Amino acid sequence: MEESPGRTVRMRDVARAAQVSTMTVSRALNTPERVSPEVRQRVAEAVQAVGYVPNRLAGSLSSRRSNMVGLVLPSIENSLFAATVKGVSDVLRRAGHHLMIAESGYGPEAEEAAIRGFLEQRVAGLILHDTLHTEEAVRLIRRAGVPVVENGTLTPTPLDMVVSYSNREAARAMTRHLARLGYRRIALVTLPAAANQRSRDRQAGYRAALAELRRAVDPALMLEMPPGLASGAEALLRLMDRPRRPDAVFFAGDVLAVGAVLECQRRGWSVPGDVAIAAFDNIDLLAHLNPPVTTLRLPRHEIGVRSAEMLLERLSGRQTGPAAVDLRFEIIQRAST
Amino acid sequence: MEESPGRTVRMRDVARAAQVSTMTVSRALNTPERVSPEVRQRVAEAVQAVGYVPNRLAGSLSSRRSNMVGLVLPSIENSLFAATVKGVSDVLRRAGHHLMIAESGYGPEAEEAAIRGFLEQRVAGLILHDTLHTEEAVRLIRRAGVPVVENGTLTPTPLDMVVSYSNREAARAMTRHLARLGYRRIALVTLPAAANQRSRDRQAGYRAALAELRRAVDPALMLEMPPGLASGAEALLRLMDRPRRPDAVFFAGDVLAVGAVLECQRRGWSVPGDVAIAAFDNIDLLAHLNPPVTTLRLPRHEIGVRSAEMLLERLSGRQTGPAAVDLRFEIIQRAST
DNA sequence: CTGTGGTTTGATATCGGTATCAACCAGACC
DNA sequence: GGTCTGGTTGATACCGATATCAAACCACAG
Repeated sequence: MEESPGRTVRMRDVARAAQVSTMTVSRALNTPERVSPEVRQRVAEAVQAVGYVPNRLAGSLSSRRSNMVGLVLPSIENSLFAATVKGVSDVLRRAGHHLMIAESGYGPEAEEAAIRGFLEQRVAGLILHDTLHTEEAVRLIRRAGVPVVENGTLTPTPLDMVVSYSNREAARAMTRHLARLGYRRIALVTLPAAANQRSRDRQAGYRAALAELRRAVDPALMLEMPPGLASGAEALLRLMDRPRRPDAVFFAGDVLAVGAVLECQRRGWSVPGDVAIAAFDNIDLLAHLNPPVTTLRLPRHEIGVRSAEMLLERLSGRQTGPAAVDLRFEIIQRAST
Repeated sequence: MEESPGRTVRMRDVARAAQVSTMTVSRALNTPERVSPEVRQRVAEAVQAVGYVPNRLAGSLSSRRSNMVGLVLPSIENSLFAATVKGVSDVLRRAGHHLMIAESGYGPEAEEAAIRGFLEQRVAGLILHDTLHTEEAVRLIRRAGVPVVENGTLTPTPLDMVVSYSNREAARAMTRHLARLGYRRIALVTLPAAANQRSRDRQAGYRAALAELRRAVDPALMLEMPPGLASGAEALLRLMDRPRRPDAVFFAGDVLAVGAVLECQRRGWSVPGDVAIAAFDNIDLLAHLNPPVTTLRLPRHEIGVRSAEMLLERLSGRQTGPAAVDLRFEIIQRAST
């Protein structure tokens, strides 16, 4: 008797059933402590009886508040971001907020379109993985006045808030770690740096480490490759083909290191005997490969959690200023180095 | 001069600047062909000048149409779903729609909560990966009257539309494939089947294949394991520890097969010499492992694409009836079997 | 010059809630 | 009793767009 589709149940229907005004229904649902227990009970029953599902569109329009957060990722398919999404999602759900996801495809114009779309939906806040934005995107965000968290790297010029680890420091630490282990010729493979601040930061960290060690940077040992397993294998082969081979390769991107280790298996090369291999991300696979691969433990999940928390805090009006959160990373030494 | 935050720009501001009514602005933006070219131009300029960003909340409320689609996945972290999400996302974006994502955590109650949340936001349609729903969830959907696509498996009793491959047929095909290759004792490892229709369908397919081959099902060769690399390794060890070892193991879930192959590498077991290994999903890693692993090519991306397309078609009012789309899978024979 | 039909535009009500402020009530206090 | 207080409740005006219907306008046929 309550299932026929077609008629949407409005708050006024609940109000009628509970013999109160819509305003009281609204209060009973949103601020129950401001309604007498008896009425609260009547409203709850009426909600059940008529099968009321609140219309957040109307609510948000009227209150000028929204419970949606927009997240823009470079790529939805890249599983590295999954942990961050999960962190964001968990925190938001607990707070009764909802998550919208869009993809920037590694391009600022696509990011701008995504941001515009979110602002049209009047999201309460934005989480952006990229730190490079079009001028128009920045203008849109500024004008909308929504809080924003950037995630990709610890940019010195954040729009608003940043939550990340330092790509530069992480790359620097791993490079120094490899040097400490005795490797003399350490190669670095990154994703194309042109449109990718993260890759640039990692390269900078690598250079800084070598400089501190008073070693020259050999351009022949720095390579940029597209993402992917095959790509990692190819990078390794190219480097090993050089007149003066590296004795260690630091794959600072994606699953490149996995591809390289698998290629070593195929060639029968010993890791780390013939060449040591280090990775940048703690995907579980790295721990199970043969040999297990030295890598960095990055706070992917925590980035999501903290980003969402900071947004929520800002929305609740408690915190005001911009903020930068520098999360810790950690080196996991395994048999591959 | 147009950047000060605080004042939100409304359609009436555009109207004033363009010297027309809000209704004409609305038309110029949504149905430009119904506005004279000259006015259309004036409105476009006014939009630029005042920096107008439409409020979709108001628009959707008024028109009773929405451009948001809700997607509920068992797990956001599981990278298997990424391809589907990508497919959905691409199609929606092109159509000017937006994607909201929530997680059911493999539980119908969590799914119900997610669905309720989406309906409160008045999504235009839903895409659900699970096919098991609470009664209340079904009621909510029915009453809301939104189109729904289910994805997980080809359920015989869909809520509305289904887009999937047949888990049963896929498992059956792979089992027969292994038999054809000459394997006599074929083991099956799945995820826990209790709350997972997909696992049950795969088990059913395996049983059906054996029945057709007039072989008995040996319960000692059927195992249920939680997801994960370590889990796959352990499953393999358990099976190989049995008095009568399997000569082939079909890992019908997640990354179990990867864990198993890596364990074989560690033990120095030859694949497929000591034991053949087959997987269920075409993650690229499987092609690069040593040996490369026989598996199924599943239409993950296409499921997303078709799901979104069917929703959009329904929303545009063209199609009316329920529908089931059975997408093709394919066996990829590699060196591991 | 009038009538007809098609196109372009605007006035107004409405979508389903919330903000705001006023009304009401019981008890405390003078 | 009168006044004040705090706690509940409701009337009403929005929030920012779109649906609907009517008016204005235009060209052209009769």
